[in-house]
Order: sequence, then structure tokens, then C-alpha cells
Amino acid sequence: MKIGELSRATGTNIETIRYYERIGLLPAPDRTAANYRSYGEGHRSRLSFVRHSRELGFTIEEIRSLLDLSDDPSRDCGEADRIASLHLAQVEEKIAQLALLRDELTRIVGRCRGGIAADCRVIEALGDHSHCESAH
Amino acid sequence: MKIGELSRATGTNIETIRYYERIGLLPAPDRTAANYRSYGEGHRSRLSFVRHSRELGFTIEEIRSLLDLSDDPSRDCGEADRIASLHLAQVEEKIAQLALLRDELTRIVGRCRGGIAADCRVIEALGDHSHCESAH
DNA sequence: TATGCACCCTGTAGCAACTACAGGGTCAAG
DNA sequence: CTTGACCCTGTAGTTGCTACAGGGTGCATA
Repeated sequence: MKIGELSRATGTNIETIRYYERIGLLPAPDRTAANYRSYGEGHRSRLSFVRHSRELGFTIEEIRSLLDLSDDPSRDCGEADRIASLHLAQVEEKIAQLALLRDELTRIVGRCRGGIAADCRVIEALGDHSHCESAH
Repeated sequence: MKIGELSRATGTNIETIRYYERIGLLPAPDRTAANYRSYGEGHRSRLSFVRHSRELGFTIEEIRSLLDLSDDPSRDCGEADRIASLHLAQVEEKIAQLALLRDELTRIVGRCRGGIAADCRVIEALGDHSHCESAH
């Protein structure tokens, strides 16, 4: 498989594939006589793993650990669970933060009744944190 | 006010203050004989506005527009409202996305029952998008 | 045979919004 | 007169890509 095919097969930008190789997330594939990269099924599934994990918001370093784990099938599964649980906790915290933020923005946006900027409640609210109801 | 005082007064990193000056978000202040930056009350309130807006997740470019608006008090307030409303919509979308992601992660994490990586359901789920219940 | 076009290569620079030095100058206290 | 806290400029690093520039390869068509 050439890089363009792998790109289409996994929905990954070609530049991104080369980037993953450069940072050591994907192993360097064999080359054809013309120096084109030549991928196999192993590369495809590894790249799918990486992309799916990225979609789920794992960082590259987390993915590196998860890949190390799956490269050595005798290792304990607990670490994969720990990484995923930690990530889940981070996502939950992010959601909670954004919810506070949404409430604050809703309050701010609701205050605009038109008019000129001098009297703008939106701009006033942005300038003065003390109008806020919660920490963010 | 020297830069260290402004930093403490607004809870902003000194490097960040200089960065904002460099990108034209804060006007360059007067200098003392020793070439130290010397800030006034106007700088402090402008910086507070910027920091508060950043905490609410506005981008630098959005903040630039909001500042332009508040620098010209005769302008129409509607644009501030438009920027804030758009931002609110983005926050709401982000929350919805993260909620899907949280659900998927919860399902994945719940599948771990210990054991070795070869049988790990977490790693399996990460490798195969088809286990997912919704798009993310 | 030429030539057009899609594809591939390397290497480097850019994005957002900072943060972190390195290598220097200033100023007040002890 | 030296110590330490503060300030200065300029540049490079962070994360996870993306976008060139400037070239080479391979196949079909005129």
C-alpha cells in the first residue's frame, strides 16, 4: 500500500502519516525502488488505533504508552485502564468547566439590549470579573 | 506600576504581558530612565479585560475585536453581542462533543476486568472504531 | 517520443497562546 | 561592595498537526 492509499483507508492526512513516522508513533515502512513508502496491514491497524485514540482525545504520549502495552501482550492490562480512566476524569472535568463557562456566557449575552458600545453590558461584563457568579 | 506589580495585580504572567504588547493587544507603556515599563490604571483595566475574556475562552482575535469596540464607544453594541453569542454556540457544541466522548470512554473503561494486554478490551476498543456507539 | 498529470520524496516554516530560557542591566539593603 | 530581587531583549520550545517549496516517479495519451 502506498501512502495515498493508507491515507484514504484510514482517513488520515498524508502529512500526518509522515509526521507520526517522524515522531516514532508509526514504524518506518519498507521502501519501493523509487523510494516510495510501502505499508502493510500492520501499519493500517496501528494507524487506525492511533487515529481512533486521537479522536477520543488521548494525547500522543498517552497513545505511545497504550501502543507499548499492546506491543507486549503479556503485560498487565491495568495500565491501559489507568490511562483511560485518568483521561475520562479529565474529560469530565473539562465538561464541568465548560458548563460553568456556558452559564457565564449565557448571562453575559442575555444582557445586551442593543445601543452603543459605551453602554454595552457585554463589554462591561467582560471587563469586570466581579459580575461573574462562579469561578472559571 | 512596574511589570511585576501589574502581573500581581491581574494574575498574569510577566512573559504573557510582554507577549500581549508584542502582538499589539496591550499598548506599549512609557519607560522609566532605566528602560523599565511603567503602567497606569488604563493598562491594568485593559489587561483585566483581556484575561477575563481569555478565561471565558475567547480567542485573541475575538478579544481584539471586542477591544476595538470598547475603544470606540460610539459604535454599535450589536457586534459585541454577535461575537459573544457565536462563542457561546461554540462552547455549547464543544460540550456536546465532549459528552459523546465521555460516554464512549465510560463504555471502554467499564470493559476492563484485569488480565493481560493480549485480552485487553480497552486496547481492543481503541483499535476498532466499530465498537463505538456514536460518532466523535 | 514528448508531455501532462497524479502521485511521491525531503525539509522547513507556520498555526495559537503562551512559556522558558540565555545573557545581560538596575537598584536598594546590609 | 556584594547579594538578591527585579527588569530588559531575543530566541526557541510546547502540542499536533498543516502547508508549502522544490524536486523526483510512473503511467496514459497525443
